[in-house]
Amino acid sequence: MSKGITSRAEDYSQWYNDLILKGALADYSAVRGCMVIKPYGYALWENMRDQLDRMFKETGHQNAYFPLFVPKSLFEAEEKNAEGFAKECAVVTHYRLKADANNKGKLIVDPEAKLEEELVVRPTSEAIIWNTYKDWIQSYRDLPILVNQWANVVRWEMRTRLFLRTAEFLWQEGHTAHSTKEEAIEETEKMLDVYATFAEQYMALPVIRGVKTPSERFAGAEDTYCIEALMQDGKALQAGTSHFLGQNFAKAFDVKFLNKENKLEYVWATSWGVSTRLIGALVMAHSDDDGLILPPRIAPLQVVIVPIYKGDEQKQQIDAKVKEIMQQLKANGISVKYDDNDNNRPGWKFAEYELKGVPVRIAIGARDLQNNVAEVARRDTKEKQSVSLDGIANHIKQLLEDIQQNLYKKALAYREEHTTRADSWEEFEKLLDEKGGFVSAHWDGTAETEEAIKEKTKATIRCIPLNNEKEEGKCILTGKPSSQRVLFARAY
RNA sequence: CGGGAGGUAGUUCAGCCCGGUAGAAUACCUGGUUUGGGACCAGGGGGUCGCAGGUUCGAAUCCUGUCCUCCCGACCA
Repeated sequence: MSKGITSRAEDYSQWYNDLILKGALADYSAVRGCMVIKPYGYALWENMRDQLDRMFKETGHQNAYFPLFVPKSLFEAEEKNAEGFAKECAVVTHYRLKADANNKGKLIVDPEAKLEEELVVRPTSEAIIWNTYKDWIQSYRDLPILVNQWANVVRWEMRTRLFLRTAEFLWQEGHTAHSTKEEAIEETEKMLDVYATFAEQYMALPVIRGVKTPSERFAGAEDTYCIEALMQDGKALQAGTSHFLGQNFAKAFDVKFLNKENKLEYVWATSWGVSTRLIGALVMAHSDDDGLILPPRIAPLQVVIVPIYKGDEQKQQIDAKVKEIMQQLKANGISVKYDDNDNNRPGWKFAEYELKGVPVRIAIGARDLQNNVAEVARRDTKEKQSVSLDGIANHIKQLLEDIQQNLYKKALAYREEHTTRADSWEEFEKLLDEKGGFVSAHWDGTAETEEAIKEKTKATIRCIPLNNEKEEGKCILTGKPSSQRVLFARAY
């Protein structure tokens, strides 16, 4: 057991906080609900961001940047969207401070510097972007527009948690415009697939692809698609969303195009996003009581080398050998750090890099040099193995791949074990209380029943899985007829 | 936003009830010995006690306000 980390069994929430703070991913800040993302956490985000960015570009998207501020009149144009976010908007009302005449050295908001129109700090950018697209689009030849932006957004949350829900967070938001409904739906589904592929192949996080029920839908969308992941405490977490917006924003912002028949039509829209919340998902999906466990493909550091020596002579011999190993690893595209800091002993370093979730540790001492081997330890299973220095780079390369696959398999096995069918209300409640995870059950399709179930159990419908098997059945609560099962869970 | 707990050295915390020279462990700095799972010895530096008022001869301690954090709840496309 690691020093100072609360175990999952003792207090899951505290374990999560300990990992974020002691793993040096982030810190609390002087600003309510806002966090500082520390270099190690930001390096992780950069790796995730860079890979997603590549995938967006491979699917034909370009990056752009739109303003942080949205004039209130634009923000309120699409009514449902505005209403949905109204309760959590930060609003700029003034543009100047001045010295406080009654309190030397202090500043007050200058009452004479009131803005004619308040500016909403974007909780999302549909409004400002569709106001802009109006100017960009005239004919079908201007379509599609496939734009993404990497940005920060602000949502004034009442209760915050590091990475999972903070007042300000980093994300990407894709906003596309299309000439047909079919093309927009295709785009929505394509981007959901990009998210799912990223989560599964890079984060080693298995996800369910699905559609939200109307009450869980994005404000202003016709349909919201999502990827849902399961955390180790049996709670679900929405890891990404992709929205088919229909013509709602086109109508609100009057964005029309001339089609080939020379007739004016409203444009079809999508938007899609993932955020730094993914880091929270990553932590809760894989890590253990000794610290973080990061998938090799996005870990800021893949390999750490720790020397074990007595005296300068041994140290120099080890240094020389490590230099060779590092060159080989780097030539294979593997990130590696040699920690020969003499202030900390090997045992301290072992614990430290386990806390940080570095996938592979190589320990090398005088004894190893004699035998032409090194001790290779993998973070996910904590197994240690003596490996020949000849061709060690290939071994490590393969090991990193094994770890990546193992993390995915382990998370997938957990999800499958914790996805259960329920056919009676008693069973349904019992599963949610005692086992957790996804519960697959029939639902009569009404918002009233969905709300009643949430009221009674705190579980929500996470999604209706894509390609869901049709099956006649009776609603778990009302007994009314149902044509398919949906996935329920308590969620973050 | 409601209920509860908390904020004192970089960190974890004691001191507060009952006002009177700010403490420990750990981390840090210097020197030395060490190094295969969180080393040891010796010496040393470091805190306007979250912030702002008030009571008092005197406030970390009592009172008021305020900011931030944690837990529970409400809220959360």
